[in-house]
Amino acid sequence: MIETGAEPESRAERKLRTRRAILDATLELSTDSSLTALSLRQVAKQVGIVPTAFYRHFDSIESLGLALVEESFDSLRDLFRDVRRNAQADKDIVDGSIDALVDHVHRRRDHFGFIARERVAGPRSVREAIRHEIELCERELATDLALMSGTDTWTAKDLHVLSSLFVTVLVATAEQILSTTRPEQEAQIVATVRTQLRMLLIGVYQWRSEA
Amino acid sequence: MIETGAEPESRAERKLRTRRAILDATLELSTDSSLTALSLRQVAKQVGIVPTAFYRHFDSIESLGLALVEESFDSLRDLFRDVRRNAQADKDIVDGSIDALVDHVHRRRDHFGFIARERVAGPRSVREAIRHEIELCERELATDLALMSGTDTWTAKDLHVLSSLFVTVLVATAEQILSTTRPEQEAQIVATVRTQLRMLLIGVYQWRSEA
DNA sequence: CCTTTCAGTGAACATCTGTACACCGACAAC
DNA sequence: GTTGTCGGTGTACAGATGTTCACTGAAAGG
Repeated sequence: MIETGAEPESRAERKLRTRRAILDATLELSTDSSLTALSLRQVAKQVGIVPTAFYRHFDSIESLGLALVEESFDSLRDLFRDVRRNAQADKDIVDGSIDALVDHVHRRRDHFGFIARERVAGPRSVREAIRHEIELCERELATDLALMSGTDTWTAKDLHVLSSLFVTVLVATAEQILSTTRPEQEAQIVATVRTQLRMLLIGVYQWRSEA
Repeated sequence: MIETGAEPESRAERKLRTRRAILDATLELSTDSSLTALSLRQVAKQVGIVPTAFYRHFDSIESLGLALVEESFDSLRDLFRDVRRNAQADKDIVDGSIDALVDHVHRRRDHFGFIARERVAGPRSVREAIRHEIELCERELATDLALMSGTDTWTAKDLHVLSSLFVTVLVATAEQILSTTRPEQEAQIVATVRTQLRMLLIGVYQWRSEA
């Protein structure tokens, strides 16, 4: 027998592993369509467990979805962290942000795709959870923007408005990248959003908040 | 017997009527979830026909979806027409466009919601059809933008880039309006996008295309 | 060692799914 | 007035669905 490094594995570890398998299977099975079109039995079959075993981990597809929302937004927060890091380095803020975006979307295609889909087509509670998380992201970005040069005279409201616009463009760009597999088309998308952000930044540098 | 104005109605008219009923039922049933989670039998029940009768009009939910894409984009083109009309009138271009957007989203909540959902979560062919239609909208808007003052020196590419950004913001705004029913929250959304477009327009007026 | 815990099993259920088929009856065409 | 067309009906079937229940067997805890 070849030692495959199969650890003894405690019961808790096993449970965690099938939980992971369920999450992964769900992400894979919902790459087209949506959570609402996904059956508990499909997931179970993909994982290799019997349907009823599903209930040991989640009590419905919906609560499974909520778990995936949390997980997916961890990925998105990673992206934010990298954008911030690029901004603090010498990198151009537009190029640095886009690089980080493209990189993270490639790395966690499943998570970003999940958010894009369930944001509009998922179960109500999932949609609301995503909406809430995005709201948090916008707030977080707004506080970052406040530290940018040129925004010292801005009102808090305007900062949030701008932040929300950035997030909108970010989400839309992620969706577009996800919808293609051809590299030259992706390059096109990236070039487009690059120009868009530059156009926008010109406006931002000239903006003066009204009292 | 009360004369209810029931016309004799030819066979073709009858057929068209149930076809309409199927389309309407589908829009209503898919307001949450998505086409992919919708069964032929649900639609048939909602319409009040037997499941097999469905096949007299469409040969699958998917082809039904394609019909709804066409119909929904008629609504969207109506919106574009109104935006153009407002722009030609004395109205402020930002306020005029937003007014038209809000108005049309309210009037055809079903169509805009359908596009928003199926764009990312529908069957592949439906997603592609929507992507294609949006592409056409962007091109159409780009030619309009070319007539705007200040864009005479712009390259065709930059015009399309800007057009695409406008459409992105438009779609995102429509999605937000759709996701709320509270009027004060909608007012908030409208105020936000208003500011966003004004920020963007400042950039646009200063933009000079590179050779 | 003995007992408890508990992730996973397997059979059973009522219900829903898409689709095939033969059929009907009112309108249309001749 | 006869015939054909064609929306819509009703039955039927094989398969998928969520959920129930009693179960097993190995790890955990005493």
